[in-house]
Amino acid sequence: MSSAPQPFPMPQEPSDAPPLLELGTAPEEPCLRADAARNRARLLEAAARLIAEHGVAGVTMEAVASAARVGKGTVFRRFGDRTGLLMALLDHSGRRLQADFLGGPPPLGPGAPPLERLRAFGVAVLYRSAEQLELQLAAQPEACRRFSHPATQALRTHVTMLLRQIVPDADCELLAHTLLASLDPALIHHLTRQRGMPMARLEAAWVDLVARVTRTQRPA
Amino acid sequence: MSSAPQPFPMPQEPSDAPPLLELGTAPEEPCLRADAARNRARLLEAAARLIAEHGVAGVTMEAVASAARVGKGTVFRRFGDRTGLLMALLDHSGRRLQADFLGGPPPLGPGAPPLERLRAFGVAVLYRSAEQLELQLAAQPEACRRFSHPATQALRTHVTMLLRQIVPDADCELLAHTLLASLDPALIHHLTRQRGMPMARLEAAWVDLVARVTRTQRPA
DNA sequence: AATTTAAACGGACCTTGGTCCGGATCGTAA
DNA sequence: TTACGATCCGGACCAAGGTCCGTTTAAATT
Repeated sequence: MSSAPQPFPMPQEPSDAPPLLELGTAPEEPCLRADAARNRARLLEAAARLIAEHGVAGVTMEAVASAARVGKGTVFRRFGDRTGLLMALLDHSGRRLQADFLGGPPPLGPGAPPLERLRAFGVAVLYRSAEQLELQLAAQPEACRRFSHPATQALRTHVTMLLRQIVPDADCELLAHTLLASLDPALIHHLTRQRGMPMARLEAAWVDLVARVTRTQRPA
Repeated sequence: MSSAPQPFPMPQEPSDAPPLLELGTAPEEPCLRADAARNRARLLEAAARLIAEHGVAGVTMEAVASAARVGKGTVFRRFGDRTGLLMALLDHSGRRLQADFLGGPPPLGPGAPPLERLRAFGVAVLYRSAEQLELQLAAQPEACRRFSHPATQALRTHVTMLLRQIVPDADCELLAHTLLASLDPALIHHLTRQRGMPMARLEAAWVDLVARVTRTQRPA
């Protein structure tokens, strides 16, 4: 009914740096043609510059295109839509975080006990989102695509893993959803910017939440 | 920089039926002029009809306007933007739910013990959102306005109250945010539609979550 | 009833996200 | 080196959200 035949194959976000793959991370790029790759880089750079100069609102598809000396169609072919472009920009810091909790030093990385890692994880995400809030929010409009995004999936997988080691009897997958929902950028933005809560309070709430959720059942 | 002087005063969502007010519910309407009220009703009716006929995607501002025999500008003056119109449509069922848990029969309404009410609350929201998912999602795009919406605030206030009676020592406000986040329409949509989870599982997870979160601290 | 004013109206107009397709380019195989 | 098909490019084009402002009208006042 409402699904047009999609002129472009809707690129699966080729991702500019292939450092780390994991369960639920993006399928690798189909290896772009030389000119395509060059333009992709140009576009990302141009977009970044525009953000720095005029904020996220200044990132108009046409503006990005012309700033990169490229046709508008090219932007859409590469990134699918505005959200795709924004997410591509976000991708970088996402990968860094991922690297940190996959192979970095404890308490975020392996080596510390799961419970401690879970605590550290939330705090890390919390503060990372607190920067780039503008960008994070702008990339959200399609409210449900966020769950399917590879980066998000990776976070969720990680949390699920940790939970399985702590509370094996629970529905860890859904529990992970809940925990991550409480770290949602939109929520953080609302609480800190619109309601003036200090980050410390959010942090404390996260730690408390983890404690509550992982507290093992007490026999009556 | 980017803030235009807003041609219309951006109406605070007058709400068509003033049944129940509570902490955090919309400020009352400034009482519309006769013609304005008439047009407002027409617009809502037209929008509802369009949804029934062509789905949410068929609700174009222009379509609604002309279906209601009204100018486009009128739609925007009354509802601010598309999201505003959609939220106005959602308002009705929102008020019914609110009535249920404020004054309805137990276990949702007063009379049952707080813990039980909390459980029932989640289940109710869960199933309510499961219908009207289309509409709920369409009304979301501006990801953060959802926290400020009076209806949402009412839900949160209610949950906070219940929590205060169950776990007075916790940061109940943030805990309420977390609980509600796990009932987010976008999340429900993702889990049920995109990942095929049965509602029963979501329901079980909610009950379990409530249990975990409200479990009082066990001394070492 | 006439006057006045704030509010509402309508629809032309602007912006921007998104689409299409003829033509230019790249990579490859002969 | 040439030829050829797949891929990519560019920018005209379209739709829909959102804005502006001259005109109309409800309702309060005299």
